[in-house]
Amino acid sequence: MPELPEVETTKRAIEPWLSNQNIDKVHCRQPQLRWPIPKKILTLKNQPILNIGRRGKYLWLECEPGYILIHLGMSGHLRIITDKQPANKHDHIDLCLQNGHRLRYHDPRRFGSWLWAEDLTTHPRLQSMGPEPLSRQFHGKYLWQMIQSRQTPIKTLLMNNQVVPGIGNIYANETLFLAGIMPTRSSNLLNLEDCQRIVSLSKKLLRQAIQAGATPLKDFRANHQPGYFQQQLWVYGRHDQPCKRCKTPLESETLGQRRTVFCPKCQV
DNA sequence: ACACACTCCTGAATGC
DNA sequence: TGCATTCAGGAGTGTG
Repeated sequence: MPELPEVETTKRAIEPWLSNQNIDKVHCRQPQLRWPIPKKILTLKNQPILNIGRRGKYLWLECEPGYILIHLGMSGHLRIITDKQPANKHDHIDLCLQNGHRLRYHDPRRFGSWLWAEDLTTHPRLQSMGPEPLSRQFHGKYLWQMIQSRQTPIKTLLMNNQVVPGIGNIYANETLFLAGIMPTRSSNLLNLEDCQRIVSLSKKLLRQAIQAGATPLKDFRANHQPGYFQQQLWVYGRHDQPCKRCKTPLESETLGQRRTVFCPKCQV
């Protein structure tokens, strides 16, 4: 599933192809993604794309009347193609440009979404989001203040978009392993120093993944992705295998409906 | 306000 | 070999 680094990588890859180009039309083969695609998007015509950005795991394309918000869900991805390339199964949307290129959205599981926002700051999906994980606003003291009065497991709060958006299951597991903190630990039992460690490690992991051109992904491996990042994973997807630090078999349990993997010895 | 279960969907993995 | 079942997972929604 695309996590923040994949979304950022996608953004950087498509940006030069889209920016200042005109949308000719939007061609939709499957309007039912997570939510129906807004009519406003389907009827866009002769609109220049003014800007492209990312907030959490949402990508946005700025047009004059508003913004297209794209979330890749679990299995979505975007690529630039030419007019001639025939659509395959699960190629749900083409954003057709006047220069003959298209932004094609492919999403087998249809957990993704295309939304319309007149204003980014007040859009309900974005306005309650916490600070960007790679920004200065996400710091140890902030995290500590956000979680100190809560009894939810720390991993659940790390994955809560209102605390910080963009840290998904992979990075939550990996960060907490490196921080030596049990994912199940009640958030109010963390001190400031724990929070500082978590913040700095999560930033480091996200930056590394962006640098590497983003992650692994079961769903993408079929797509000839080498899965190079997978070899660097400490715990995610490795339950019952030996911890890379102490050789103790990694354990797993479900936390907030998510697979959670940890080392019972290295994490406390 | 918080905590947590439920929901959408399909491909891959597993079981028989 | 093939069919059926299970699982994974982001994040919005609903319930207590």
